[in-house]
Amino acid sequence: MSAAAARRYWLVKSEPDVFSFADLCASEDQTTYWDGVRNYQARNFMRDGMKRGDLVLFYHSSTEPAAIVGIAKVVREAYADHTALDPRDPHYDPKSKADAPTWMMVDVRAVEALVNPLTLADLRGVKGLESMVLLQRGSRLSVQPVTAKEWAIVYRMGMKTR
DNA sequence: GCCAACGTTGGC
DNA sequence: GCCAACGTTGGC
Repeated sequence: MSAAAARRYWLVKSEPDVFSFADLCASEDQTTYWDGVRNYQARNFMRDGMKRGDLVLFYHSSTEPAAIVGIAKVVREAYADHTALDPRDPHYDPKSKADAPTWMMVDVRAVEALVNPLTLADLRGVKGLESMVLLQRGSRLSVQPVTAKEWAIVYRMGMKTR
């Protein structure tokens, strides 16, 4: 065994009207920078947890139906979110400075779409997903960890052909 | 559109 | 350091 850390798993939320999984697939190299995270807990997961090669569930929020729709992977680890430094950007944060950025982003690349998008209704009640952060009452975290066990269950459900 | 839940701000 | 007020998220 190498000393390399085990791959970790994550879930990110995006409103599809703003940026959808299809938008990611249509991006150059199917890759984009994940800007606009303005929550400390979510930032810490990106900054401290996300490593190259980690896999990410792509979740569409505030849409009907809200669902996990695809899989992406981390291709660049955390670096400064430049949109926080731009006064004209809607995500501008005057507290963030170029020499000491408050907010970070990573780069993610699309891997594949789920054969079956998985709505919250699909996921609720599934054995093994009881503790999934996404399903917790009042959960609003836009970047959240997923356990290997949860990942395996979601992947199996999402890729099962009918 | 409603509203519960949550995170942040700011007065004290 | 407490906590009320406020703004935002996001399911429904």
